[in-house]
This record gives sequence, C-alpha cells and structure tokens, in this order.
Amino acid sequence: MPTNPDHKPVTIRDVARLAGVSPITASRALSKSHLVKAATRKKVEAAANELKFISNSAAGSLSNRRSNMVGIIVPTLSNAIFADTIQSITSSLMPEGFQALVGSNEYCPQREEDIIRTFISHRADALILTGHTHTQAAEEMIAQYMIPTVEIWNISDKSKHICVGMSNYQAAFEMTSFLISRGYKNIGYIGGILENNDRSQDRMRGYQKAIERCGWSVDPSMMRESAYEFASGAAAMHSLLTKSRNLDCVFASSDILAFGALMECQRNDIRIPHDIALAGFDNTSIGAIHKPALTTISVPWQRIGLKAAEIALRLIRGEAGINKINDLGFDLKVRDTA
Amino acid sequence: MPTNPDHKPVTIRDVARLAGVSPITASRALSKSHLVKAATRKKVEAAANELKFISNSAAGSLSNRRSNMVGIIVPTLSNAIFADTIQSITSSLMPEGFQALVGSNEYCPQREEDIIRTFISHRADALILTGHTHTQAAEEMIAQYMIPTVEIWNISDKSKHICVGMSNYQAAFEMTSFLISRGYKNIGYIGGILENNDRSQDRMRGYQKAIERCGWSVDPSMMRESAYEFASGAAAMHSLLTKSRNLDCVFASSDILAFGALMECQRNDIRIPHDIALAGFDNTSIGAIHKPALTTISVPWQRIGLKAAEIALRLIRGEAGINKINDLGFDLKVRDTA
DNA sequence: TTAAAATATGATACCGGTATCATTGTGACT
DNA sequence: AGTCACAATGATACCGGTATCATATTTTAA
Repeated sequence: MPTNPDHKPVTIRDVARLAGVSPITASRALSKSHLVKAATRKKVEAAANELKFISNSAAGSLSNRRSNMVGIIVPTLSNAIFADTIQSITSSLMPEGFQALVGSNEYCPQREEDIIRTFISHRADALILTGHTHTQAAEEMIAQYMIPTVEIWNISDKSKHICVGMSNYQAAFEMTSFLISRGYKNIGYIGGILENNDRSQDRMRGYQKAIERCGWSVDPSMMRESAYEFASGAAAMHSLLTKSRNLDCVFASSDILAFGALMECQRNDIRIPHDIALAGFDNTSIGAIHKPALTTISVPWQRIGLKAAEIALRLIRGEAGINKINDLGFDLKVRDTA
Repeated sequence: MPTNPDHKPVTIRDVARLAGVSPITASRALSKSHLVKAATRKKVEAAANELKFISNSAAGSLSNRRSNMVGIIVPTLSNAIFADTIQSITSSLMPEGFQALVGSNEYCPQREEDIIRTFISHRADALILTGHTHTQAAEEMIAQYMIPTVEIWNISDKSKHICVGMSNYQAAFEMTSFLISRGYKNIGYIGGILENNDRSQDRMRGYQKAIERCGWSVDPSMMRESAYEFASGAAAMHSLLTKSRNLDCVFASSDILAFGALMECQRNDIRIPHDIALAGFDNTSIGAIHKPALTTISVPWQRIGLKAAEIALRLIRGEAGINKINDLGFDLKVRDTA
C-alpha cells in the first residue's frame, strides 16, 4: 500500500511500441480517431487495452492547454440545494469528458478567492461561481487568466459574468405580495445572513418592496437574520413569537429556515396555517412531503445546473452568441402553510 | 469572454527573469524556500506578486509525479450525509494544499469504475471510496497504478483497502435489539436498495440477526426495500401499514426513509410513538429538530471525513503503521419516536 | 591557511502527452 | 502517365514546471 517510488506507469509510447506505430499516431488513434485508418485505430486500441493504458491528463493539458476540468464553488455542501446543483452540474459535465473541481467557501469571499486561485493553478477551463459577490483580486485573476466564468443562483445586469438563475428579488417580492393578497397584515421575515450574500440581500429587498408597495412601512422588529440551519430558523421564530404579538404570517427566505420555524411553532402548539401562516423559499423535497406541506418558491436548481454546465462548455469551445443573463424563472408553490 | 487563443499566462521563467535569478531558483523560492537565501526568496516573491503568477500545477505534477489531488466518490450528493462527508473531507484537504476531485456514482459500481479511471487519468494521489463494493476492473486499476485508497462508511476485514467508518451491521443489530427490549413484537423494516450496497446489506443483516436472536423468525412480509428518498420511505410505510395489521414498530435504515414513513403516518393519523414506534439511522439534523424527535443511530460522519482525509494524506506521504480498520463507532440516540 | 563540508545557485534534461510541420502513400482526374 | 488533392503517418519540438547533477560561494574545522 505505501507508494512505490520506482513504479513506471504505462505511457503512450508503450502503447505505440506494442501497436507498432509512432507515439503521435497512437495519441491520435485514441483521441482524434478520424485522422487514422480504422485498422490502425483497432491495433492501438487493442494495445492500450492490453496494457490497461490510462492517459495522463496532466501531460495532455500541459500540451494542449485544456485541462478538461471545470471549477465549481458553492457556499456550502450542507445545504441540499447546493449539493443538488453540483450533482446536476457534474452529471452534465461527465459525459462530455469534463471533471468537476468542487469547492465550498462557507459564504466567505476571501476563501472563494483562495479556491479560485487553486482552480486556476489546476488550469480549470471554466469556473462556475455562486452569486455576484467576489473579491477584487478574484475578479482580477479571472480576467488575467481569462477563465470563462458563469455565475449561478442569481441574475443581475451589473455582473461582469454570464449569469444563470432567477431573480431572487422578484421571487421574494411575488411571494410577499401573494401573502399580502391572502389578507395577512403582519408578515414577519426570517432571512439568511446578508453579509457577502447577494441572494439573501435580494430576497430581503423583495420582501421590503412588497410591503412598501402597499403603503405599509417595513418594520425592522418583524425581521430576523439567521444562519441557514434548522436551529437558527427555530430560534428566529421563537424571537418573533415573543416580540410580536400580532404576527399572523412569516416568510422565511429558505425552506430550511421555514422548517425550523415550523418546528418551533409545533413545540409551542401554534397551528399552521390556522394561527400563523408560513412560507419558505427553495422548494426542498422535505417541504413538499411534510404535512402541512410548505408553501414556497420553487427554484429550478436542476435546470440551473444543466444550463450552467452547458454554457460553461460552450464558453470553453469558444462559441459566440451566449445570452449574458439566463433567467430560468421560478414558481410560486401554494400549498398548505399559507 | 470567448477564449483568447494567443494569451500567454505568466510562467516561472517570467518570474525568474524579473527577479534576476534562474527558473529553478525561482521555483525553489516559491515551494522549497529553505533551499534559497531569504533575500533571494523575497525578490522572487516580489516578482511573483508583481506578475500575479499562479503556478501551473499540471506542469508541476507532470514533473514531480504528485498532483495534489484526492479523488472522492460517494453514491450521491443528494443525501445530506454524503454531502456533509465531502464537506468535511475537503475542508481537511484544503489547508494541506490538496484539491478534491468529487464524483458520485449513483450507487452503480460500473459508474464508479469510470470515475476512478478519470481520477487516475488526472493522477489523483489518493482515492476515498464509499463502501467495499467495487468492480474487478476498478480494483485492478487501483492496484496497477498503486493508488493509495481509503474506504469510508463501512468497515470489514475482508476489504483490500484501509477502512474508516463503523459497523453498519452492529449498529442495526443494536438498534433492533433496543426496540425489542422496549417490548415491540412486530418490528417492520424499511431498508435501502441492497444491490451493490454493502451498507444496506449489513444493516439488514443486523436487523435480521437481532430478530433471530430472540428466537423469532424473520418475516419477509415485514420488510421493504426502497430508494433513499422521502417519497419511497412513505410508500414503503404505506405498504407496511396496509399489509401488516399488527405492526407496532418500524426500523428504517436511514433517517430519510424514517422521515418519509413519519409523514405517511401523519397523513393517516397514526400517532408516533403511541400507535407505532419508529427508528431511523444516520442522525440527520432534521430528525433531531423534528417533533417528535427521531430515535436513530448517530454516525460520526464528520469524524469519518476527517480521519479519511488524514489517512489519505499519510498514505500519500508514505507513512507506515496505519491501522487497516478504523472503527469510529456509533451512538444510539434514543429520542421521542421509540 | 587550507581542506572539507555545507549552502546557494545554475544548466540540462525530463515528465508524457500533442501541436506543428514534413513526408509518404493513395486514388482521381486530365 | 502525370499532376493534384487528400489521407495517413511520422519527426521534432514544446507545454511549464522540477529532478538531478554540477558548479560557485560561504562557512566550518583542522
């Protein structure tokens, strides 16, 4: 099991020798097969098979300046929506021969910068980043090394990069407007941490805008900022319940938070939606199956992953005519809780 | 944004020229700094900084035969426990300068084999695989290219590789025994898909063994096999409820399944644990916060990730004296549902 | 003071693929 | 038969680091 220092892996030259051709021909036979005769290709393939040759892609990428790797950065893997996005990106990338480099920055742009640096060091052919919030240095590296970059999960015409996602602002606005239209007057808000998180910020803006559009004024005491964890959502709900007696509805900017809030209500024998209505955001599978089922915003994360992977590949291939903003929309899922 | 074909990235030679030293000295200054004078190192660092040099690790790994990448394969990212494991592995790897290559095989060994092949192609320095079930060809590749390999999530003395995890058999055995000790007589079982999944198989064996130890006989009509999704767990519970009138307890081999089962019970106004007791496996965060809180097996997935990363690094460094089987144990979390 | 050892730097070659250009077949068409 | 276009293969060089060994410089020891 300890690494054997004098172990020589099979090289393309070994394959070429066994097949009786030159190394370049062997190389071509295995990658650009249309350039060699079928018979030659067969011989080379047989030899490669015989030796169980696995091409060294470091050597390949050094030569042709393509690493066949795409770097993906999400805030965290502990949130199912990001894990699922990565899943959908990687499964689009793999059949095209691309390997995903995965990193999570824990909502910290500085850490994102470090990850981008190692991705560039590995000469990732493209980057897929979450949101618009990056450090100056990160943007400069991306520009200097000219790495095609796609941003997912939020859209904005202010971004330098191509975006694939939906308007978090608009979705939060519509959900809040919907809640207002249902007659709720005192709508609390439980949002994610705002710092360095444009999605959280936009969702909060959407909530505020909808409140203001009714001529109401936004009441900061009805709003909570909390980490994306069940327990934090529960704590925020607890705080809202104790501070606001007339609360009749809560909009949580993530299903995780909504679920935490729901649990807190159950603990306090508050009936949902009878006593307090509740809405979430993200449409996680748990919210759909739970009873009462969670009213939420359905985000097309799977299509976001597919589209982001597709665009990344097109950028790598130098294709033109790619939309800068790719709005995949959202769905207001009205279910039991509101 | 389209790739500029005649863009020359900064190389170590550029840095060396600017610093007024040879390329090798520049290389040493940036990696093995103890071999150069402090003043020289300063000059080189300044030059690298000035040019915003990012070393090409493909070139480096071609030369020194170390890619600084570790390949990790889990069945899926859609299950929080695996996403969290990857999170904990990558955050251990990153400070040591290693990049994670992530792949998911969707519980299919053939796909795992393909992923391993691309990992070897990228010359991953080590592999971290889930469980013991691999194809013959995969084992041969690993042996031929002598890739240090760690298996996580299950332990077995039959495996060729180093294992980090816990005994799924023992845990299921103890949970079932606990349920029996609580007086339940008709314990149903909802397990994961058995094919190609040693964890599922071992958990089922543990359940069966505990039943048999009491002199009871295992009743296949009390057992269900289902995919790891809420909806499948609910469906399995539905099936159990309709087929087995005297069911008084259900052991689900995963919290996801248990949760689906719980929802199904709520839909049918079956009170838990009053009418039917329920136990899960994995100790996901949702089970802990839910009311009633889920009785389950706590698996130290975070420590599994840390330990696996640590061992992978030690294997890469050629250290000796690493335990073949690393049993990190488990905890029976007795909560509300049983 | 001088040899020996240790430190610092450099020249060259090589890792293992493939881009590039050159060469040799092969058939088509005049 | 001869010219041309094209298909198939090969020789060489290069991608951008670093291993290896050689050389120059300084320090230590005798």
